Amino acid sequence: MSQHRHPGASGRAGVVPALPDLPEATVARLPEYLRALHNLAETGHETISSEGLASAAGVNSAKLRKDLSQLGSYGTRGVGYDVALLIDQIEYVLGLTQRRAVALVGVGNLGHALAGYDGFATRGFRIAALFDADPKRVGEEISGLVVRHIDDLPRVAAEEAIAIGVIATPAAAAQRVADELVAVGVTSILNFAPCVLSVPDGVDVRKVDLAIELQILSFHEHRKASLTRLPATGGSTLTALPGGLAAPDTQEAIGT
Amino acid sequence: MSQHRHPGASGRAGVVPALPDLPEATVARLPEYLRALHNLAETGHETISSEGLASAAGVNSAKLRKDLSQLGSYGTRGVGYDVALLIDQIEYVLGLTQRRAVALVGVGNLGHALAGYDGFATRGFRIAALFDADPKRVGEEISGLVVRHIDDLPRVAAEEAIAIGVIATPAAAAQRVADELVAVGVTSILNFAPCVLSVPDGVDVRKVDLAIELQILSFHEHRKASLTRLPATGGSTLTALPGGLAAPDTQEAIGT
DNA sequence: CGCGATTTGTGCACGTCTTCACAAGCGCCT
DNA sequence: AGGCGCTTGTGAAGACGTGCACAAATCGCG
Repeated sequence: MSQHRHPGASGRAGVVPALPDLPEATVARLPEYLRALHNLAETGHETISSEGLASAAGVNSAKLRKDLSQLGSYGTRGVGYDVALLIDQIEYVLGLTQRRAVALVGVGNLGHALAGYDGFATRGFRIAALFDADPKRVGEEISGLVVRHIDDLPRVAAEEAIAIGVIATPAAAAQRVADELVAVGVTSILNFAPCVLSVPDGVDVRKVDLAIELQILSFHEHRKASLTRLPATGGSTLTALPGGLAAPDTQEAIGT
Repeated sequence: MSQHRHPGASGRAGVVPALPDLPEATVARLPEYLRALHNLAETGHETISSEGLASAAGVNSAKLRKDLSQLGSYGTRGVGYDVALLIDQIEYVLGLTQRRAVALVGVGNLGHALAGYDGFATRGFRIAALFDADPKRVGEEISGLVVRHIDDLPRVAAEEAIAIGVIATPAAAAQRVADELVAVGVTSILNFAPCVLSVPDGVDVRKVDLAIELQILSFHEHRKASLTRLPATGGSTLTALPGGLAAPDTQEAIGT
Protein backbone atom coordinates (compact mmCIF):
# COMPACT_ATOMS: atom_id res chain seq x y z
CA MET A 1 0.00 0.00 0.00
CA SER A 2 1.44 3.27 -1.07
CA GLN A 3 1.44 6.02 1.40
CA HIS A 4 -0.01 9.19 0.04
CA ARG A 5 1.43 12.41 1.21
CA HIS A 6 -0.60 15.47 1.84
CA PRO A 7 1.27 18.27 0.14
CA GLY A 8 -1.00 21.04 1.27
CA ALA A 9 -2.43 19.57 4.40
CA SER A 10 0.40 20.61 6.64
CA GLY A 11 -1.44 23.71 7.75
CA ARG A 12 -2.31 22.36 11.12
CA ALA A 13 -3.01 25.02 13.65
CA GLY A 14 -0.75 25.11 16.65
CA VAL A 15 2.92 25.17 17.32
CA VAL A 16 3.36 21.45 16.93
CA PRO A 17 2.87 20.41 13.32
CA ALA A 18 1.47 17.08 12.28
CA LEU A 19 4.04 14.40 11.70
CA PRO A 20 5.32 14.35 8.16
CA ASP A 21 5.90 10.86 6.92
CA LEU A 22 9.64 10.74 6.47
CA PRO A 23 11.59 8.38 4.25
CA GLU A 24 12.89 5.43 6.21
CA ALA A 25 16.46 6.26 5.32
CA THR A 26 16.02 9.68 6.86
CA VAL A 27 14.47 8.29 10.01
CA ALA A 28 17.39 5.94 10.44
CA ARG A 29 19.81 8.85 10.34
CA LEU A 30 17.99 11.26 12.63
CA PRO A 31 19.20 9.54 15.81
CA GLU A 32 22.77 9.93 14.62
CA TYR A 33 22.23 13.63 14.04
CA LEU A 34 20.67 13.89 17.47
CA ARG A 35 23.66 12.31 19.14
CA ALA A 36 26.05 14.59 17.28
CA LEU A 37 23.96 17.60 18.24
CA HIS A 38 24.08 16.72 21.90
CA ASN A 39 27.83 16.49 21.67
CA LEU A 40 27.95 19.90 20.04
CA ALA A 41 25.66 21.40 22.62
CA GLU A 42 27.89 20.13 25.41
CA THR A 43 30.93 21.69 23.81
CA GLY A 44 29.25 25.06 23.75
CA HIS A 45 28.12 25.39 20.16
CA GLU A 46 24.97 27.39 19.68
CA THR A 47 24.77 27.06 15.92
CA ILE A 48 26.24 24.59 13.50
CA SER A 49 26.53 24.52 9.74
CA SER A 50 25.31 21.60 7.71
CA GLU A 51 28.92 20.84 6.85
CA GLY A 52 29.93 20.70 10.48
CA LEU A 53 27.02 18.63 11.62
CA ALA A 54 27.41 16.30 8.66
CA SER A 55 31.00 15.53 9.46
CA ALA A 56 30.14 15.05 13.13
CA ALA A 57 27.50 12.56 12.11
CA GLY A 58 29.58 10.90 9.45
CA VAL A 59 27.43 11.73 6.46
CA ASN A 60 27.43 13.91 3.39
CA SER A 61 26.31 17.50 3.92
CA ALA A 62 23.84 17.50 1.04
CA LYS A 63 22.19 14.42 2.47
CA LEU A 64 21.98 16.03 5.85
CA ARG A 65 20.38 19.18 4.47
CA LYS A 66 17.84 17.15 2.56
CA ASP A 67 17.06 15.10 5.64
CA LEU A 68 16.53 18.15 7.80
CA SER A 69 14.47 19.87 5.16
CA GLN A 70 12.09 16.92 5.34
CA LEU A 71 11.05 17.94 8.79
CA GLY A 72 10.42 21.51 7.76
CA SER A 73 13.56 22.51 9.46
CA TYR A 74 14.54 25.87 10.68
CA GLY A 75 18.02 26.60 9.49
CA THR A 76 19.19 30.11 8.77
CA ARG A 77 20.93 30.72 5.47
CA GLY A 78 24.34 32.17 5.90
CA VAL A 79 24.44 31.01 9.52
CA GLY A 80 23.49 27.40 10.02
CA TYR A 81 21.19 25.55 12.37
CA ASP A 82 20.33 26.48 15.91
CA VAL A 83 21.61 23.53 17.90
CA ALA A 84 19.09 23.67 20.73
CA LEU A 85 16.17 24.19 18.38
CA LEU A 86 17.22 21.35 16.15
CA ILE A 87 17.56 19.03 19.13
CA ASP A 88 14.01 19.84 20.13
CA GLN A 89 12.78 19.32 16.60
CA ILE A 90 14.37 15.93 16.18
CA GLU A 91 13.42 14.75 19.64
CA TYR A 92 9.86 15.70 18.94
CA VAL A 93 9.77 13.91 15.61
CA LEU A 94 11.33 10.79 17.10
CA GLY A 95 8.79 10.82 19.88
CA LEU A 96 11.40 11.28 22.57
CA THR A 97 9.55 14.02 24.42
CA GLN A 98 8.12 11.28 26.54
CA ARG A 99 10.37 8.73 28.15
CA ARG A 100 9.13 5.43 26.77
CA ALA A 101 8.98 2.35 28.90
CA VAL A 102 10.86 -0.70 27.68
CA ALA A 103 10.27 -4.29 28.71
CA LEU A 104 13.26 -6.57 28.40
CA VAL A 105 12.61 -10.27 28.05
CA GLY A 106 15.44 -12.71 28.58
CA VAL A 107 18.12 -11.95 31.15
CA GLY A 108 20.78 -14.32 29.94
CA ASN A 109 24.19 -13.25 28.83
CA LEU A 110 23.07 -10.47 26.55
CA GLY A 111 20.01 -9.50 28.56
CA HIS A 112 22.17 -8.82 31.58
CA ALA A 113 24.29 -6.45 29.59
CA LEU A 114 21.31 -4.69 28.10
CA ALA A 115 19.71 -4.26 31.51
CA GLY A 116 22.82 -2.52 32.70
CA TYR A 117 23.40 -0.46 29.59
CA ASP A 118 23.05 3.16 30.58
CA GLY A 119 22.73 4.30 26.98
CA PHE A 120 19.07 3.46 27.15
CA ALA A 121 18.44 5.67 30.14
CA THR A 122 20.45 8.57 28.81
CA ARG A 123 18.81 8.59 25.44
CA GLY A 124 15.14 8.64 26.08
CA PHE A 125 14.14 5.28 27.45
CA ARG A 126 13.42 3.64 30.75
CA ILE A 127 13.71 -0.05 31.34
CA ALA A 128 10.49 -0.68 33.15
CA ALA A 129 10.66 -4.42 33.74
CA LEU A 130 12.77 -7.52 33.24
CA PHE A 131 11.32 -10.90 32.44
CA ASP A 132 12.55 -14.43 32.07
CA ALA A 133 10.99 -17.84 31.78
CA ASP A 134 13.57 -19.60 33.93
CA PRO A 135 12.33 -19.83 37.53
CA LYS A 136 15.90 -19.85 38.74
CA ARG A 137 16.39 -16.38 37.34
CA VAL A 138 13.13 -14.94 38.60
CA GLY A 139 13.71 -12.79 41.64
CA GLU A 140 17.26 -11.92 40.79
CA GLU A 141 18.00 -8.23 40.99
CA ILE A 142 19.80 -6.56 38.11
CA SER A 143 20.61 -2.87 38.08
CA GLY A 144 17.92 -2.18 40.62
CA LEU A 145 15.21 -4.17 38.89
CA VAL A 146 13.84 -7.51 39.94
CA VAL A 147 13.44 -10.17 37.28
CA ARG A 148 9.83 -11.30 36.98
CA HIS A 149 8.39 -14.36 35.39
CA ILE A 150 7.18 -13.96 31.87
CA ASP A 151 3.70 -14.96 32.95
CA ASP A 152 3.51 -11.71 34.87
CA LEU A 153 3.79 -9.75 31.66
CA PRO A 154 0.06 -8.98 31.35
CA ARG A 155 -0.15 -7.64 34.87
CA VAL A 156 2.95 -5.50 34.54
CA ALA A 157 1.84 -4.23 31.17
CA ALA A 158 -1.36 -3.07 32.74
CA GLU A 159 0.54 -1.07 35.33
CA GLU A 160 3.24 0.38 33.15
CA ALA A 161 2.54 1.60 29.64
CA ILE A 162 5.02 -0.61 27.86
CA ALA A 163 5.92 1.00 24.55
CA ILE A 164 8.68 -1.25 23.32
CA GLY A 165 9.62 -4.86 23.93
CA VAL A 166 13.18 -6.10 23.68
CA ILE A 167 13.70 -9.80 23.07
CA ALA A 168 17.01 -11.20 24.26
CA THR A 169 16.03 -14.83 24.55
CA PRO A 170 17.32 -17.85 22.65
CA ALA A 171 15.90 -18.16 19.17
CA ALA A 172 13.64 -21.02 20.13
CA ALA A 173 11.70 -18.87 22.57
CA ALA A 174 11.61 -15.65 20.61
CA GLN A 175 8.45 -16.20 18.59
CA ARG A 176 6.41 -17.09 21.64
CA VAL A 177 7.69 -14.06 23.51
CA ALA A 178 6.83 -11.89 20.54
CA ASP A 179 3.31 -13.26 20.51
CA GLU A 180 2.92 -12.51 24.18
CA LEU A 181 4.23 -9.00 23.76
CA VAL A 182 1.83 -8.37 20.93
CA ALA A 183 -0.99 -9.80 23.01
CA VAL A 184 -0.49 -7.18 25.69
CA GLY A 185 -0.47 -4.36 23.18
CA VAL A 186 3.19 -3.83 22.38
CA THR A 187 3.58 -2.59 18.81
CA SER A 188 7.35 -2.17 18.61
CA ILE A 189 9.85 -4.94 19.14
CA LEU A 190 13.61 -5.00 19.10
CA ASN A 191 14.74 -8.56 18.47
CA PHE A 192 18.20 -9.81 19.35
CA ALA A 193 17.38 -13.46 18.77
CA PRO A 194 18.69 -14.89 15.50
CA CYS A 195 15.37 -15.75 13.92
CA VAL A 196 12.57 -14.24 11.91
CA LEU A 197 9.56 -13.08 13.86
CA SER A 198 6.12 -13.04 12.38
CA VAL A 199 3.87 -10.38 13.77
CA PRO A 200 0.58 -8.83 12.68
CA ASP A 201 0.42 -5.73 10.55
CA GLY A 202 0.99 -2.58 12.46
CA VAL A 203 3.69 -4.07 14.65
CA ASP A 204 7.23 -2.95 13.91
CA VAL A 205 10.13 -5.28 14.39
CA ARG A 206 13.76 -4.33 14.18
CA LYS A 207 16.39 -7.00 14.34
CA VAL A 208 19.94 -6.86 15.61
CA ASP A 209 22.04 -9.92 14.91
CA LEU A 210 25.64 -9.69 16.01
CA ALA A 211 26.81 -12.69 14.03
CA ILE A 212 25.31 -11.30 10.85
CA GLU A 213 27.29 -8.12 11.27
CA LEU A 214 30.47 -10.13 11.56
CA GLN A 215 29.57 -12.19 8.53
CA ILE A 216 29.09 -9.08 6.45
CA LEU A 217 32.49 -7.90 7.54
CA SER A 218 33.87 -11.31 6.72
CA PHE A 219 32.63 -10.98 3.18
CA HIS A 220 34.50 -7.74 2.74
CA GLU A 221 37.61 -9.25 4.26
CA HIS A 222 37.34 -12.11 1.84
CA ARG A 223 36.89 -9.77 -1.07
CA LYS A 224 39.77 -7.54 -0.08
CA ALA A 225 42.01 -10.56 0.28
CA SER A 226 41.07 -11.87 -3.14
CA LEU A 227 41.74 -8.49 -4.67
CA THR A 228 45.23 -8.22 -3.27
CA ARG A 229 46.06 -11.56 -4.80
CA LEU A 230 45.09 -10.31 -8.24
CA PRO A 231 47.36 -7.93 -10.11
CA ALA A 232 45.69 -4.59 -9.79
CA THR A 233 45.27 -2.28 -12.75
CA GLY A 234 47.19 0.51 -11.15
CA GLY A 235 50.27 -1.62 -10.62
CA SER A 236 50.46 -1.27 -6.90
CA THR A 237 53.32 -3.06 -5.24
CA LEU A 238 51.12 -5.01 -2.93
CA THR A 239 51.53 -8.34 -4.65
CA ALA A 240 51.50 -10.69 -1.75
CA LEU A 241 52.69 -14.21 -1.96
CA PRO A 242 50.57 -16.14 -4.44
CA GLY A 243 49.69 -19.17 -2.44
CA GLY A 244 47.58 -20.79 -5.08
CA LEU A 245 44.05 -21.65 -4.17
CA ALA A 246 44.72 -22.48 -0.57
CA ALA A 247 44.67 -18.89 0.50
CA PRO A 248 46.84 -18.13 3.47
CA ASP A 249 45.70 -15.45 5.77
CA THR A 250 46.61 -12.11 4.42
CA GLN A 251 48.04 -10.74 7.58
CA GLU A 252 48.91 -7.13 7.98
CA ALA A 253 48.97 -6.56 4.24
CA ILE A 254 47.62 -3.07 4.22
CA GLY A 255 50.15 -0.62 5.46
CA THR A 256 49.20 2.91 4.75
CA MET B 1 31.16 1.09 2.65
CA SER B 2 33.70 3.21 0.90
CA GLN B 3 34.90 0.53 -1.39
CA HIS B 4 35.62 0.98 -5.03
CA ARG B 5 35.13 -1.85 -7.38
CA HIS B 6 37.65 -3.26 -9.72
CA PRO B 7 36.22 -3.53 -13.21
CA GLY B 8 37.33 -6.30 -15.45
CA ALA B 9 38.20 -8.81 -12.77
CA SER B 10 35.32 -11.05 -13.65
CA GLY B 11 35.21 -14.34 -15.56
CA ARG B 12 38.14 -16.22 -14.19
CA ALA B 13 38.40 -19.85 -15.18
CA GLY B 14 38.99 -22.43 -12.53
CA VAL B 15 37.20 -24.42 -9.88
CA VAL B 16 36.94 -21.60 -7.44
CA PRO B 17 35.44 -18.63 -9.22
CA ALA B 18 36.63 -15.14 -8.57
CA LEU B 19 34.42 -13.27 -6.18
CA PRO B 20 31.68 -11.46 -7.97
CA ASP B 21 31.17 -8.04 -6.49
CA LEU B 22 27.73 -8.31 -5.08
CA PRO B 23 25.37 -5.45 -4.32
CA GLU B 24 25.62 -4.42 -0.70
CA ALA B 25 21.95 -5.11 -0.16
CA THR B 26 22.48 -8.67 -1.29
CA VAL B 27 25.50 -9.17 0.94
CA ALA B 28 23.51 -7.99 3.92
CA ARG B 29 20.87 -10.63 3.27
CA LEU B 30 23.11 -13.61 2.59
CA PRO B 31 23.77 -14.29 6.27
CA GLU B 32 20.05 -14.45 6.87
CA TYR B 33 19.65 -16.99 4.09
CA LEU B 34 22.50 -18.95 5.54
CA ARG B 35 20.90 -19.14 8.93
CA ALA B 36 17.59 -20.22 7.45
CA LEU B 37 19.36 -22.86 5.38
CA HIS B 38 21.06 -24.32 8.42
CA ASN B 39 17.71 -24.59 10.11
CA LEU B 40 16.29 -26.35 7.07
CA ALA B 41 19.22 -28.73 6.90
CA GLU B 42 18.73 -29.68 10.52
CA THR B 43 15.09 -30.43 9.93
CA GLY B 44 15.97 -32.81 7.15
CA HIS B 45 15.26 -30.80 4.04
CA GLU B 46 17.48 -31.62 1.09
CA THR B 47 16.02 -29.13 -1.33
CA ILE B 48 14.04 -25.96 -0.82
CA SER B 49 12.11 -23.74 -3.18
CA SER B 50 12.75 -20.05 -3.39
CA GLU B 51 9.33 -19.50 -1.89
CA GLY B 52 10.10 -21.68 1.09
CA LEU B 53 13.51 -20.24 1.72
CA ALA B 54 12.23 -16.73 1.28
CA SER B 55 9.58 -17.13 3.91
CA ALA B 56 12.06 -18.77 6.27
CA ALA B 57 14.34 -15.80 5.84
CA GLY B 58 11.58 -13.22 5.98
CA VAL B 59 11.98 -11.80 2.49
CA ASN B 60 10.23 -11.73 -0.84
CA SER B 61 10.85 -14.72 -3.11
CA ALA B 62 11.72 -12.65 -6.17
CA LYS B 63 14.32 -10.80 -4.16
CA LEU B 64 15.77 -14.04 -2.93
CA ARG B 65 16.03 -15.48 -6.43
CA LYS B 66 17.74 -12.38 -7.69
CA ASP B 67 20.14 -12.43 -4.78
CA LEU B 68 21.06 -16.05 -5.34
CA SER B 69 21.39 -15.55 -9.06
CA GLN B 70 24.04 -12.95 -8.30
CA LEU B 71 26.34 -15.64 -7.06
CA GLY B 72 25.89 -17.77 -10.16
CA SER B 73 23.46 -19.90 -8.37
CA TYR B 74 22.79 -23.54 -8.66
CA GLY B 75 19.07 -23.95 -8.47
CA THR B 76 17.16 -26.54 -10.46
CA ARG B 77 14.06 -25.37 -12.23
CA GLY B 78 11.03 -27.26 -11.23
CA VAL B 79 12.74 -28.47 -8.07
CA GLY B 80 14.42 -25.74 -6.07
CA TYR B 81 17.79 -25.31 -4.46
CA ASP B 82 20.00 -28.00 -3.00
CA VAL B 83 20.28 -27.01 0.63
CA ALA B 84 23.74 -28.40 1.29
CA LEU B 85 25.17 -27.00 -1.91
CA LEU B 86 23.71 -23.59 -1.28
CA ILE B 87 25.13 -23.53 2.23
CA ASP B 88 28.57 -24.23 0.82
CA GLN B 89 28.16 -21.56 -1.82
CA ILE B 90 27.11 -18.85 0.60
CA GLU B 91 29.71 -19.79 3.18
CA TYR B 92 32.37 -19.57 0.53
CA VAL B 93 31.22 -16.19 -0.71
CA LEU B 94 31.04 -14.83 2.81
CA GLY B 95 34.53 -16.07 3.52
CA LEU B 96 33.39 -18.41 6.25
CA THR B 97 35.41 -21.39 5.06
CA GLN B 98 38.08 -20.21 7.42
CA ARG B 99 37.25 -19.46 11.01
CA ARG B 100 38.23 -15.84 11.43
CA ALA B 101 39.83 -14.57 14.60
CA VAL B 102 38.13 -11.72 16.40
CA ALA B 103 39.69 -9.36 18.90
CA LEU B 104 37.28 -7.83 21.37
CA VAL B 105 38.28 -4.56 23.00
CA GLY B 106 36.44 -3.37 26.07
CA VAL B 107 35.13 -5.89 28.57
CA GLY B 108 32.63 -3.72 30.36
CA ASN B 109 28.98 -4.49 30.55
CA LEU B 110 28.47 -5.19 26.89
CA GLY B 111 31.91 -6.65 26.28
CA HIS B 112 31.29 -9.29 28.91
CA ALA B 113 28.14 -10.37 27.15
CA LEU B 114 29.81 -10.43 23.77
CA ALA B 115 32.70 -12.49 25.09
CA GLY B 116 30.24 -15.07 26.30
CA TYR B 117 27.97 -15.00 23.28
CA ASP B 118 28.16 -18.41 21.67
CA GLY B 119 26.60 -17.19 18.44
CA PHE B 120 30.02 -16.05 17.36
CA ALA B 121 31.57 -19.45 17.81
CA THR B 122 28.74 -21.31 16.15
CA ARG B 123 28.63 -19.10 13.13
CA GLY B 124 32.14 -18.94 11.85
CA PHE B 125 34.19 -16.89 14.28
CA ARG B 126 36.59 -17.37 17.11
CA ILE B 127 37.19 -14.81 19.79
CA ALA B 128 40.93 -14.85 19.91
CA ALA B 129 41.66 -12.25 22.54
CA LEU B 130 40.08 -9.80 24.95
CA PHE B 131 41.51 -6.39 25.73
CA ASP B 132 40.82 -3.57 28.09
CA ALA B 133 42.60 -0.42 29.16
CA ASP B 134 41.60 -0.67 32.80
CA PRO B 135 44.38 -2.39 34.81
CA LYS B 136 41.80 -3.66 37.28
CA ARG B 137 40.20 -5.68 34.52
CA VAL B 138 43.38 -7.04 33.04
CA GLY B 139 43.95 -10.61 34.13
CA GLU B 140 40.30 -11.39 34.66
CA GLU B 141 39.16 -14.57 32.99
CA ILE B 142 35.99 -14.51 30.89
CA SER B 143 34.71 -17.58 29.11
CA GLY B 144 38.11 -19.18 29.17
CA LEU B 145 40.00 -16.14 27.93
CA VAL B 146 42.22 -13.87 29.96
CA VAL B 147 41.77 -10.14 29.54
CA ARG B 148 44.96 -8.49 28.34
CA HIS B 149 45.98 -4.89 28.38
CA ILE B 150 45.34 -2.97 25.22
CA ASP B 151 49.06 -2.23 24.96
CA ASP B 152 49.61 -5.92 24.27
CA LEU B 153 47.57 -5.67 21.10
CA PRO B 154 50.56 -5.51 18.74
CA ARG B 155 52.17 -8.59 20.23
CA VAL B 156 48.95 -10.61 20.19
CA ALA B 157 48.18 -9.49 16.67
CA ALA B 158 51.53 -10.84 15.58
CA GLU B 159 50.72 -14.24 17.05
CA GLU B 160 47.13 -14.54 15.97
CA ALA B 161 45.94 -13.39 12.59
CA ILE B 162 43.31 -10.98 13.80
CA ALA B 163 40.76 -10.48 11.04
CA ILE B 164 38.13 -8.41 12.79
CA GLY B 165 38.17 -6.01 15.71
CA VAL B 166 35.13 -5.45 17.89
CA ILE B 167 34.97 -2.22 19.87
CA ALA B 168 32.84 -2.31 23.00
CA THR B 169 34.42 0.58 24.86
CA PRO B 170 32.90 3.88 25.94
CA ALA B 171 32.59 6.38 23.12
CA ALA B 172 35.46 8.46 24.38
CA ALA B 173 37.94 5.63 23.89
CA ALA B 174 36.60 4.21 20.66
CA GLN B 175 38.53 6.32 18.18
CA ARG B 176 41.86 5.59 19.82
CA VAL B 177 41.12 1.89 19.91
CA ALA B 178 40.17 2.01 16.25
CA ASP B 179 43.45 3.69 15.42
CA GLU B 180 45.36 1.01 17.28
CA LEU B 181 43.46 -1.76 15.55
CA VAL B 182 44.17 -0.23 12.18
CA ALA B 183 47.80 0.15 13.13
CA VAL B 184 48.18 -3.59 13.64
CA GLY B 185 46.56 -4.37 10.32
CA VAL B 186 42.91 -4.92 11.16
CA THR B 187 40.76 -3.90 8.19
CA SER B 188 37.30 -4.72 9.54
CA ILE B 189 35.78 -3.20 12.65
CA LEU B 190 32.47 -3.72 14.37
CA ASN B 191 31.76 -0.71 16.52
CA PHE B 192 29.33 -0.76 19.43
CA ALA B 193 30.36 2.62 20.79
CA PRO B 194 27.96 5.45 20.03
CA CYS B 195 30.28 7.58 17.96
CA VAL B 196 31.57 8.01 14.44
CA LEU B 197 34.90 6.42 13.70
CA SER B 198 37.24 7.79 11.10
CA VAL B 199 39.42 5.20 9.45
CA PRO B 200 41.57 5.12 6.33
CA ASP B 201 40.27 3.88 3.02
CA GLY B 202 40.17 0.16 2.75
CA VAL B 203 39.01 -0.35 6.31
CA ASP B 204 35.38 -1.35 6.77
CA VAL B 205 33.41 -0.23 9.78
CA ARG B 206 30.00 -1.41 10.75
CA LYS B 207 28.19 0.21 13.61
CA VAL B 208 25.65 -1.21 16.00
CA ASP B 209 23.96 1.30 18.27
CA LEU B 210 21.30 -0.11 20.52
CA ALA B 211 19.84 3.24 21.48
CA ILE B 212 19.47 4.22 17.85
CA GLU B 213 17.42 1.13 17.17
CA LEU B 214 15.10 2.06 19.99
CA GLN B 215 14.82 5.61 18.74
CA ILE B 216 13.80 4.42 15.31
CA LEU B 217 11.13 2.29 16.90
CA SER B 218 10.10 5.26 18.96
CA PHE B 219 9.52 7.26 15.81
CA HIS B 220 7.16 4.63 14.48
CA GLU B 221 5.36 4.47 17.79
CA HIS B 222 4.95 8.19 17.71
CA ARG B 223 3.66 8.11 14.17
CA LYS B 224 1.25 5.30 14.82
CA ALA B 225 -0.10 7.13 17.82
CA SER B 226 -0.62 10.31 15.86
CA LEU B 227 -2.36 8.39 13.11
CA THR B 228 -4.86 6.79 15.42
CA ARG B 229 -5.69 10.20 16.79
CA LEU B 230 -6.44 11.60 13.38
CA PRO B 231 -9.58 10.56 11.55
CA ALA B 232 -8.42 8.39 8.68
CA THR B 233 -9.95 8.44 5.23
CA GLY B 234 -13.47 7.20 5.72
CA GLY B 235 -12.51 6.97 9.30
CA SER B 236 -14.12 4.95 11.94
CA THR B 237 -13.56 7.29 14.82
CA LEU B 238 -12.35 4.82 17.32
CA THR B 239 -10.38 6.63 19.93
CA ALA B 240 -7.90 4.22 21.29
CA LEU B 241 -6.38 4.84 24.64
CA PRO B 242 -2.68 5.43 24.67
CA GLY B 243 -1.11 2.06 24.86
CA GLY B 244 -4.50 0.56 24.34
CA LEU B 245 -5.06 -3.05 23.64
CA ALA B 246 -7.40 -2.60 20.73
CA ALA B 247 -5.94 -3.13 17.29
CA PRO B 248 -7.18 -0.41 14.98
CA ASP B 249 -8.19 -1.57 11.56
CA THR B 250 -6.65 1.15 9.47
CA GLN B 251 -3.01 0.56 10.18
CA GLU B 252 -0.59 1.31 7.47
CA ALA B 253 1.86 -1.30 6.48
CA ILE B 254 5.23 -0.15 7.63
CA GLY B 255 8.20 -1.29 5.72
CA THR B 256 10.55 -3.11 7.94
C1' DC C 1 22.20 51.24 2.45
C1' DG C 2 24.21 48.14 -0.58
C1' DC C 3 27.47 44.57 -1.47
C1' DG C 4 29.93 40.43 -0.84
C1' DA C 5 30.58 36.25 1.78
C1' DT C 6 28.31 32.44 3.42
C1' DT C 7 25.03 28.82 3.91
C1' DT C 8 20.50 26.74 3.33
C1' DG C 9 17.00 24.51 0.55
C1' DT C 10 15.98 22.08 -3.67
C1' DG C 11 15.47 20.79 -8.74
C1' DC C 12 17.58 17.41 -11.43
C1' DA C 13 20.18 13.62 -12.94
C1' DC C 14 22.05 9.33 -11.73
C1' DG C 15 22.64 5.00 -9.50
C1' DT C 16 20.74 1.33 -6.63
C1' DC C 17 17.14 -1.59 -5.03
C1' DT C 18 12.69 -3.78 -5.48
C1' DT C 19 8.92 -5.94 -7.69
C1' DC C 20 6.38 -7.82 -11.43
C1' DA C 21 5.70 -10.89 -15.01
C1' DC C 22 7.03 -14.32 -17.97
C1' DA C 23 10.06 -17.26 -20.89
C1' DA C 24 13.13 -21.14 -20.29
C1' DG C 25 14.24 -25.32 -18.14
C1' DC C 26 13.40 -29.47 -15.43
C1' DG C 27 11.16 -33.64 -13.66
C1' DC C 28 7.28 -36.57 -13.51
C1' DC C 29 3.44 -39.00 -15.24
C1' DT C 30 1.00 -41.14 -18.73
C1' DA D 1 8.26 -39.82 -26.08
C1' DG D 2 5.51 -36.13 -25.22
C1' DG D 3 2.97 -33.09 -22.56
C1' DC D 4 2.08 -30.83 -18.20
C1' DG D 5 2.89 -28.58 -13.96
C1' DC D 6 6.20 -26.45 -11.24
C1' DT D 7 10.19 -23.47 -10.34
C1' DT D 8 14.13 -20.77 -11.55
C1' DG D 9 16.40 -16.93 -13.71
C1' DT D 10 15.93 -12.40 -15.68
C1' DG D 11 14.38 -8.23 -18.49
C1' DA D 12 11.92 -4.21 -17.68
C1' DA D 13 9.70 -0.81 -15.07
C1' DG D 14 9.01 1.62 -11.13
C1' DA D 15 10.27 3.24 -6.44
C1' DC D 16 13.68 4.91 -3.70
C1' DG D 17 17.95 7.07 -2.23
C1' DT D 18 22.05 10.02 -3.28
C1' DG D 19 24.89 13.82 -4.74
C1' DC D 20 25.73 17.82 -7.56
C1' DA D 21 25.14 22.41 -8.44
C1' DC D 22 22.92 26.59 -8.00
C1' DA D 23 19.28 30.05 -6.80
C1' DA D 24 17.48 32.20 -2.72
C1' DA D 25 18.13 34.06 1.71
C1' DT D 26 20.64 35.98 5.51
C1' DC D 27 24.35 38.40 8.02
C1' DG D 28 28.18 41.56 8.60
C1' DC D 29 30.72 45.39 7.20
C1' DG D 30 32.17 49.45 5.09
